[in-house]
Amino acid sequence: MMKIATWNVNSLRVRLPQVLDWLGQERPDVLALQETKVSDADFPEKSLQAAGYHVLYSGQPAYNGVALLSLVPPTEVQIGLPGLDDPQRRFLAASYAAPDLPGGAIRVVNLYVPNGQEVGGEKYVYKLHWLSLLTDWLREELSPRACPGTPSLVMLGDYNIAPEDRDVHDPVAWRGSVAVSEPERAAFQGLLGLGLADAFRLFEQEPRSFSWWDYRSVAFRRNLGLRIDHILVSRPLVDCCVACRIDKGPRALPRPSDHAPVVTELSRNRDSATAD
DNA sequence: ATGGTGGTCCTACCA
Repeated sequence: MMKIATWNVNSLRVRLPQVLDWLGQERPDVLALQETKVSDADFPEKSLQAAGYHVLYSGQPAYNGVALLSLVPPTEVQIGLPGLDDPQRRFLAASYAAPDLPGGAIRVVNLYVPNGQEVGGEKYVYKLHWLSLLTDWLREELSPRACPGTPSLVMLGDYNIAPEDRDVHDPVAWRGSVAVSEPERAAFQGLLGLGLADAFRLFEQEPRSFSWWDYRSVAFRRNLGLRIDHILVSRPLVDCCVACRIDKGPRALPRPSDHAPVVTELSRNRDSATAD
């Protein structure tokens, strides 16, 4: 069984004790972090390595930043969306040995999709452009080249898109807003159209399941949130996906991130997952 | 009620 998770931590330095606690409790094989908000020189490499994890990171001061933590060493590291010369650190991909999964390896793509700020604004245009380049890149990545068959790929992170109205606490109030607008949702559907599945929706879930709650207006206590953090899996992994859940625990801690971790479990044979 | 909170870095900007 392989456990893979994503968590927008909104500053890794502030959240490091929570991340270390959570790694100890959950022991994910791979954890993708977003909004690390730390330059590479200041990345807290040693304490994460002491917890047993290999680390990859692409950061910058104050904004953005992505990292991958893993129990086994990474290979084929890709920093930044290929073809986009961008100072904003939002994309990090690596491959990991996964003897239990089709192909014997898994490609993990960690995304911090631009927020977009306001529909129609400059940052919104950048968001849609970024998603368009991501889609072009993914199309190539999923097409079988030298290796036969579709690769085992997980693309996860903070997409800053709530794909459907059921992913929004108040769809009427949010209609047309950033994270919910039709062009953003169309871009998300475009990614699914290339052969990915939203792991969370492979399973029955509680209504009003969200992964982000605004810090303001005691939104978490009132469960006024959005589901914008996603784990998408390629076709060969759909049959391996045995669970996907949002862990609201860390969001309830003092001084939390505004996002909760999302976790999936993958196993070659669904039926053997519980016996594993 | 057109606000509110939080992180970064120290003044606004971003989410």
